[in-house]
Amino acid sequence: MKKANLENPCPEGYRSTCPIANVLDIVGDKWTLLVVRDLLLSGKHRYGEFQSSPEAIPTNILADRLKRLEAAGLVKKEFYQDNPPRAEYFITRKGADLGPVLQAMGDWGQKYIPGVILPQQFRLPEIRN
Amino acid sequence: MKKANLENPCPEGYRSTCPIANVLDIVGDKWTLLVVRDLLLSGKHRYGEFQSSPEAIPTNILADRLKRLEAAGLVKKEFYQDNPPRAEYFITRKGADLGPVLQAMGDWGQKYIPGVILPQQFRLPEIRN
DNA sequence: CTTGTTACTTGCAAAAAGCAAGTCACATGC
DNA sequence: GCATGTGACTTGCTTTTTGCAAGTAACAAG
Repeated sequence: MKKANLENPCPEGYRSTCPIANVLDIVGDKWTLLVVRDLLLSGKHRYGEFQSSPEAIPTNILADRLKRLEAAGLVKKEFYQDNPPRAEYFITRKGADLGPVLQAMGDWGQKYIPGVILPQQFRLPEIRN
Repeated sequence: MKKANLENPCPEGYRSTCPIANVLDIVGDKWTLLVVRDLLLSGKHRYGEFQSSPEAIPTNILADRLKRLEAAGLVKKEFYQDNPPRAEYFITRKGADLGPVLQAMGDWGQKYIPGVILPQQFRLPEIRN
């Protein structure tokens, strides 16, 4: 089979000009959106809080995802002490705007996956840019 | 750090009772939702059509994702000839209901990722159950 | 001064992704 | 008839990403 996109003109490094593909390059894995969920819906801000979510994200993956989310501008890292360095993570406006994606996933899950229950309470996210 | 969920009671094999986590277990990767997009938005039905999308999905990944989507009930496989076996793939109602997730991703991508453009035309999907 | 806590990093094995090439059953052209 | 092409995959192999366990650094508490 020949190459599908001989010369498909998209910005450097992009898989395509499709917005969905590009969003998936940022949040297309099993963990990233769970961190966003914790930031956005559960009001979590610290490393240990993310780890305490029921999915028990591995610690190296969490560190990696926070780094990527920060690099992508979805999360703002703020140090609250210097020594040892301790930080809190806040969702940005850009990150908070993924809310409808989480909402749509939540709705679908509730409709089609038996046994799931929505997180106890939604909080309004604290946004920092 | 100790285990976060000592005895978190969720259906066997589930990471948690969160609908978002469970949705991510089905579509949480860089390719699955692109196949859904092609089925839902572009009216594609055959193997070669999926391959011809600009992201150029590797052939073994495509075969795997179609298998998983079928197993999850998001896609229906229908043979249109026996020898050699040739099939077409159709989105089910369950799969089509992921539309809002794609929509939300598309909106976010359009807003925050410079240079992306929406696929030329949306078609109404042909749903088979 | 021993133990605990928080926020990580490192090492390594296992799983998944990505690429090229191969296969099978025809259809088409000469 | 026979070489070439096409559609839908599968196989093999290398690279990358996951996932788990363990280690580390800087304190704080008992």
